[in-house]
Amino acid sequence: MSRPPVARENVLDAFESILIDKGERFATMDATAKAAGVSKGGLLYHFASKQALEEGLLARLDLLVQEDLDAIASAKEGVVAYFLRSSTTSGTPVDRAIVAATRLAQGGDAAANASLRGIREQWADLIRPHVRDATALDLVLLVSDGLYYNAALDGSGVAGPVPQASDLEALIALVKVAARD
Amino acid sequence: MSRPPVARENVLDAFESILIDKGERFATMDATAKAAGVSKGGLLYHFASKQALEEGLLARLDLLVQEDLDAIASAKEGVVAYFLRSSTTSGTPVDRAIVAATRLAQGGDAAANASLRGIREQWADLIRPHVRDATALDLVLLVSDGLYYNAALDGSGVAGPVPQASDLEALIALVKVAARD
DNA sequence: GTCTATAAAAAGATAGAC
DNA sequence: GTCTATCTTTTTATAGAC
Repeated sequence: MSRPPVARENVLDAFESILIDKGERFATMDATAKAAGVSKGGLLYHFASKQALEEGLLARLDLLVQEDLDAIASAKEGVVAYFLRSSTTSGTPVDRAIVAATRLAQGGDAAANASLRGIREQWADLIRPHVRDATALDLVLLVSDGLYYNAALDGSGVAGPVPQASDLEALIALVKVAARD
Repeated sequence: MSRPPVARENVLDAFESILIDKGERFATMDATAKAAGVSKGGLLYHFASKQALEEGLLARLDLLVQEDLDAIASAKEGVVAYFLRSSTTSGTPVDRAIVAATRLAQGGDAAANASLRGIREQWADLIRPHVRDATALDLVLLVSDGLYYNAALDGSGVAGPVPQASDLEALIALVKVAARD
């Protein structure tokens, strides 16, 4: 922990970017090394196998999510609003990590799947006290899932059909009314 | 069209099943041929390349979606309710095809991505007249996206965190109230 | 239409120099 | 820590018999 080598982080960044921009099939060791500006041997010094590389991504995801949970919990505008808004800001490190993990999970990576399931549970625990009942919680989480689903489909390409700016505010307002006591 | 060979359909079924059950990485030509009970050569007679196999899946998806759109449009219980309910029934042919296409899209298949985007637009056009405004439409579509996202994460394995049975009915009721005129 | 055998390419991983 | 070179395995695709 403490201070991970720069090159190691660069490799993770490159791996994550390829996953987001091109998809799981294109996120090979070769392509990752090239994008990170190192040789395959250089990459393998930091991550001894493809699985180690995937685990590295998931470990970093976990760190980012823990920070994000704190930010959600202490949001002045309210937990639900902040949570939904952060589900569409698809440029933050944590959002990128989630989309990358989603792509790994769809490829068949069981660990990525478990990570995403765990994150969703943590979100649920955080939001539950702020909504009326279990149905309202389902609503909030499913809208967030939907936002991430679209982010994952669009990669970092052209903007998808997901609401932005004022439309997003209107959506958040609607969900808040429907979900809150 | 008219009457596609049985073996061809078997191959598509096998390919789809592997995508759903194990993920895109495991859906190789070899694994597909084995699961379909044919040799690799036999498979290649029907689909001359991996891309042709993927296109075959997407072509079938398109057929199933057209049928599904008719069913949604004529649903007695209402378009929104039927649409949401059918977004969780993850066992119908059309739902399986959507989840399989989602996995291809996440792998980096541009055609699968375009198909899913087109389907979402068709859903939007169908539902738009039945909801209050653009925000309500966003809400309905995002909840559906969320349901599919969870279906795609869970594959056909153990039941995920998505509401079922009476919880689902409550959710549908909540969305209807929030979305309708 | 389906098979076996085989080629060709891509991906993951090892060895050892620097 | 990073590199090049090489090996192994996997995956896609071809050729041709039946």
